[in-house]
Amino acid sequence: MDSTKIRNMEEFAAFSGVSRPTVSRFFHDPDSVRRVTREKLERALERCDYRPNIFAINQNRKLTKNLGIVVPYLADPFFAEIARRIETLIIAAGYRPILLSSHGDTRLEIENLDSLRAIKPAGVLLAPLGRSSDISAIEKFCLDVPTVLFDSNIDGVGEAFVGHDNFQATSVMIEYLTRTGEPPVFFEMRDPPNPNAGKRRKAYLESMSKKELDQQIIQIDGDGWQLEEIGYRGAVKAIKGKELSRSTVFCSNDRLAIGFLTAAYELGLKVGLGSDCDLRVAAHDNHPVSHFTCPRLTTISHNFAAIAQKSVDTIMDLIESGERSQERKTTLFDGELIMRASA
Amino acid sequence: MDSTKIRNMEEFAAFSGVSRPTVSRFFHDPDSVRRVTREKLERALERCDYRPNIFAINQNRKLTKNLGIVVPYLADPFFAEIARRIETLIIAAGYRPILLSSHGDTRLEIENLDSLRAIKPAGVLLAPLGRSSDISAIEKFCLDVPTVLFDSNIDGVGEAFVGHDNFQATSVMIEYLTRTGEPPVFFEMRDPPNPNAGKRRKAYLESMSKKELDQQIIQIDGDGWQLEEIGYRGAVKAIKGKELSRSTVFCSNDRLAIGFLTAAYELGLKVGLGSDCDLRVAAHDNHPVSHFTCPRLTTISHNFAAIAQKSVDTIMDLIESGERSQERKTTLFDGELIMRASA
DNA sequence: TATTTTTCTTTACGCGCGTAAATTTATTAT
DNA sequence: ATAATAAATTTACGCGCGTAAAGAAAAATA
Repeated sequence: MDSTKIRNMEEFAAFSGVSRPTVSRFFHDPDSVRRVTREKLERALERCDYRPNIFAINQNRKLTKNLGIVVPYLADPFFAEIARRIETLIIAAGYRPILLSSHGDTRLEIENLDSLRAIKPAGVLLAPLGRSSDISAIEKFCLDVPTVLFDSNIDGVGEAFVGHDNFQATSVMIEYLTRTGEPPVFFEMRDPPNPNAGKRRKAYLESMSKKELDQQIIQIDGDGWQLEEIGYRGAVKAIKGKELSRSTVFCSNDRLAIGFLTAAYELGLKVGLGSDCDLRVAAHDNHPVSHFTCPRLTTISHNFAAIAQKSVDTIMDLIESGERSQERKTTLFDGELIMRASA
Repeated sequence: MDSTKIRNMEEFAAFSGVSRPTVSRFFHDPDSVRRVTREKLERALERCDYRPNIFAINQNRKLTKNLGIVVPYLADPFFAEIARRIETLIIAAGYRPILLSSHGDTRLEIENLDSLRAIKPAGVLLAPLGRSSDISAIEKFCLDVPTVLFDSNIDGVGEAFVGHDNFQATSVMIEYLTRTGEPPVFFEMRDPPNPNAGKRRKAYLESMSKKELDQQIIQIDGDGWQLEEIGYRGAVKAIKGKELSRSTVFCSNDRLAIGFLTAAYELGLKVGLGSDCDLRVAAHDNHPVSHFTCPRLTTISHNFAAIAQKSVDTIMDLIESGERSQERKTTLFDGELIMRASA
C-alpha cells in the first residue's frame, strides 16, 4: 500500500498511467477495457485504496446499482428470513441492496418508497403491507420504478408478483388433516394485517365444501402485528368458551398458532397426535420459530428459496432488458407440508 | 398540484420566486430563512413535488445525514427489535438510518463498514459480531467515522459503548433462583458466537462462588447462529446423559433456552415451578419469543428502550458537537428480572 | 430619518464523475 | 508492408447542488 492518498478519479488515473475516461469505463465494467489496461489498473488498485465516489457516480448515471427491498415488518423473523435470502442474491448479482421495513405502518411504507425513489434505484422488491397499504400511492411509485411484488399481491400493481400458493397449500393441509383425523376448524383474525389471510380463509371454505365437510371459522379480535399475543388471547377465549366444534385447529399463520399453543399449554390441554392428546394444531408459513414450539408445529412451508430466487431473477430481467414487461406475470410456488408433532 | 415539472433547484427557485442559494439554505434548515420566505417556499412545495437530489447534496456536503446501523444477525428477533427501535429514534432526529446486517459473517461485517464509509455517514451504530470480528479493521473504521458500539463491546474501539450489564443481570437471576429453589447449573455453548457469553459465564462463576455454592457449567458443541437447534441438541445430550447435577438450569441466552425447552418437552420432562415439575429453566435476553414458550420463559430483560435511546443520544452528541469524545465512555443498563412460569 | 443589522440576490466556482466527439495510438487482418 | 479495426487519449461539457463573496434590499434599532 502506497502512502499516496488518492482523492479522485483524476488522481487515480494519473497514478495508474491511464486516462480518466478509461478509468471510468473500467469501474463501470472491467471487461470493457483491454486486458493489459485492466491489469495495469488492478495493479494500481493494490498499491492504493481508491474507490469511486458513489454519490458522483449515481448523480450522473440514469441507472444506479441500487436495489430496494421493502418488507412490512422486519422484526417478524419470517420477513427477516426472506429478506436475508434476497439480500444475499442481490449482492451476488453485483447490486447494492437497500433494505427497508415499514414497521407495520401505512405511512412509513410510502415514506420508504419515497426515500427509495430519491436514490434512483434500478428496481424495487416490495412486500406490501397489504390491506392497509396506500394502494394508489404504491401504484404511482410502480409507474416510475420497476417493481416486483412478493409475498403479498396487489392486483395489477407492479411488473410481476412472486409468492406462495395459498390455495394449493391450504388444500394440502386440509387434505392431510382430514385424512389423519377430524377435519379442521379455521382460526384467524377478524381483521388481519397480513393480506394472505383472505386467500387462506377462502381456500379453507372452498376446500372444505368440496369435501362436503362442515366449515367452522373462529375469528378473533386484535389489531397490529403482535400476532402471538392476539392468538393467545383468542385461543383462551375460544377454549374457555368451548367454541371449538372439533379437536383439530388450522391457524391462518404460525404466529397465531404459537400463541394458541401457549394458551393450550397453560390451560392444560395436550396438543399433538397421540390418543392422549386433546387437540391437534396446524398452521401456515413455516415460521423459523415453528421448529421449536412445544410441540413442534405442523405447518406448510413457503418455498423461501424459490420465492427469493424468482423475485430477484424477475427484477434483474426487467432491469437488464431495460423494458417494462408486456404483461404482468404472477408466479406462485407450492407450499410444502411440514409434518411435525402438533398435528 | 401544478402540472409544472420541476427538474432541479434552479427551476424550483424560479418557480417559487426565491433565489437558489436561499432555497438551498431552506432545505438544509428551514429556520435559517425569514418566516415569510419560508412560508413562500412551503406554499410552492405544495404546488409541485420537488425534492433536492440526494446524491448532489451528499456529494457536496462533508457531512451527510446518513446514520449507519450494523447488527450481527438481523434474522434474530432480538436484533430486529433493537434495530427497529433505533431506526425509529434516528428518523425522529431527522436522520436517515441505513440498516445493515452482517448475517453472522466476519467478512460481510467489514464489507458493511466499507459500504457505509462510501456513503460518508455522519456516524455509525455498530453491534459487532464479537469474538469473530476483524477487530483491527473495525478499529481502523472507527478512526474515520464516529462510531458508537452497542450490545457487545470491543475494548477501546469506538467512541463509546452502550449495553447491558451482564454481571448485574446474572447475579440478580442467580439470587432469584437460589432464593426460590436449587442453585442453577449454567448451560452455554463451548464456542459461542455471541460475545456477551463470556461475561455471563464469568458472572455466573463469580456470583456462585460469592455465595459459596457449587458451580457447574455444561458446555455444548455447535457452530453458527442456529442457537435453538444447538440448544436442543445440547439439552438432549445433557438430559439423557444425566449431566445435570441439579434441577435448575440457567441458559446463557433465551435462544438456547428455547431449544432446551423443546428438548425437555419431547423427553417428557415438565419444566416449571410447581412441585410436579422436574426442572426449572431460566435464561437471559427477554427475546421476543420467550414470551410464548411453553412454559413461558423466566428471563432477564435487556432495557431495550434505554439502550436504543442512549446509543442514539450518544452518536447525536458526537455528530452535533463535531468533536471526537475525549474519553471512551461505557454505559451499562441494568437488566430486569422477568418472572414467568419456567423458573 | 439615519444607521445598523439581518436577510436575500447575484455571481461564480467547485465537487467527482459520466459521457460524447475527435484524434491518436495500438492491434489485427489482408 | 499497408489497410482496417479496435482501443485509448484528449478535450470539453454537463449533472444538481454546496458555498463563498459582494452588494442590494428589507427589517430592526437608534
